Amino acid sequence: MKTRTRFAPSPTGFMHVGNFRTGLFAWLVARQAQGAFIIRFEDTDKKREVKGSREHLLECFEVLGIDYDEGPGIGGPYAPYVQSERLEIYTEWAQKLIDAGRAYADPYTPDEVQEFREQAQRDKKPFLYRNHRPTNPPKWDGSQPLRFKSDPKAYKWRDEVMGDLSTGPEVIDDFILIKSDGYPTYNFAHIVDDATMHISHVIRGQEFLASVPNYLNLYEALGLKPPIMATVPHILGHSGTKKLSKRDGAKDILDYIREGYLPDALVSFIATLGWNDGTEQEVFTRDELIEKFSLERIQRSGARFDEQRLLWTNGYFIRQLPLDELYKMVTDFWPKEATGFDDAYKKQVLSLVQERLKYFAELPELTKFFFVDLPINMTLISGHKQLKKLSSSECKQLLEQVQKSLEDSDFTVGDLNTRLNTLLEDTNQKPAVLFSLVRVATTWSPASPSLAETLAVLGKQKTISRISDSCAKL
RNA sequence: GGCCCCAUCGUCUAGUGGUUAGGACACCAGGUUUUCAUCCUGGCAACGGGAGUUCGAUUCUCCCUGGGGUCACCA
Repeated sequence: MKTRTRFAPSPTGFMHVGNFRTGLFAWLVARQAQGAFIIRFEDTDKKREVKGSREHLLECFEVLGIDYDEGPGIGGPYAPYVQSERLEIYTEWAQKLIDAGRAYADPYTPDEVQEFREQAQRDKKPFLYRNHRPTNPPKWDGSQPLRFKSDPKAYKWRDEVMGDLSTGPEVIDDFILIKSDGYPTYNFAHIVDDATMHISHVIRGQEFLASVPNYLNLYEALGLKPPIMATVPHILGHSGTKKLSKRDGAKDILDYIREGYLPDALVSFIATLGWNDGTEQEVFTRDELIEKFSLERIQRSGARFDEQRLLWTNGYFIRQLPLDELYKMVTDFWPKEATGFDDAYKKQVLSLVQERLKYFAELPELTKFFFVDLPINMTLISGHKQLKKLSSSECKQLLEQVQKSLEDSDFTVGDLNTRLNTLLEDTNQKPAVLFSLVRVATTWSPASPSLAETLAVLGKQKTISRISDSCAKL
């Protein structure tokens, strides 16, 4: 059977890390087997639908480089790929169940069902609708919910991630197939869709694990062979042990892109959150993931989302990037003061900060002083463990000496280094004192790249004028 | 409460019936003649508890504890 996997989100909000990971895994399985990856919108709950969500979900895949072969917008052999456009299909399959005596109209009002449920809760027992299964249900006219007439039994099945699983008949119930508004439930629609779309592997979050026996029961009633199933554990919030939710700081995955995280870094990080290839490799390219991924090696327990590790991964990918490529990617992240500076200069600046850049949104604070004179900030001296020992006249004196020497420099890195080292001897100062002073006087920033390189990029004119300005204001 | 799943450093994890229980992030210390960062070296740090099987259990079994999921006309 051809490998066909799907990601089937409901358009009810933004895509967070956990969702994306499930989709990524499904994509990897498909690409590894040179099969097909399908996207399907599960929009059978009209009340929960969020406007713009569909576009957002598709954009996430595009931005993160996850391509799909069939789905909304591009169609495919089993179109449509939107559940609300497939209502006739569900009706058809529901009719099969009715004809076979395996579906019936639910005669109770929602309040009556709710009372059954509350009674079960009071009795500290799980709620089973089938304990109230009507003996003589009315003919289904579409105004009542249509329920599955289940056949409770024990099940044993294999889950690619969780291994061998089993449950008793007590978990099987008469769930709703078609709601009274005419839309199918997820429980029914996804089974019909996966079957008619010839999905080979159903990969989804663990919130569905408890429902699998019911699905198996329905597959049987429908005469369908169940697909391979893989249950992926949830990603947990960093602070606690709860499922990653918006409150725990689960962000829209696009937020990471907006902050300047690389798609490749995000993909590597998220894939290795609960998966590894058994070696000590920590970071993977897309191709490596496609080659090495396997469902069996997904961790069975939930993993916490570690922002620190994501940061490190992203910095790692940034450092691997050729300068020109990195330069193209950071176009929108320069400080506004950089406007008007030419590409050559900005590239030089970028090459100096590349190794300390963790995500692009940091670029302004790291590079601002290359483009504009920052205001003098005396706490950089008074708070410096070496510089605070110097009086302001001592500072001035040292800076004047530095300025004098640099006025004769050609401002190549080599010459600047020679001169700075000579100045160490002439002034009889420790590097920690002299270099820190020059650094502060020329950048007025708490951190900057290596001194000679910074001055070389800054250029003679700016360096000299900043030193003399600083001198004057000290 | 019933049912199901899970359990190795703070975090992500490797691992085997006998290992000095390995790696990575984070953290700490040192080095790369200045800061930050990179890079290198070193350090801190884990098998939840109790029985059982066994010559020997982190590993196999059971119980407990802890965590998670589920018991919707949501997915």
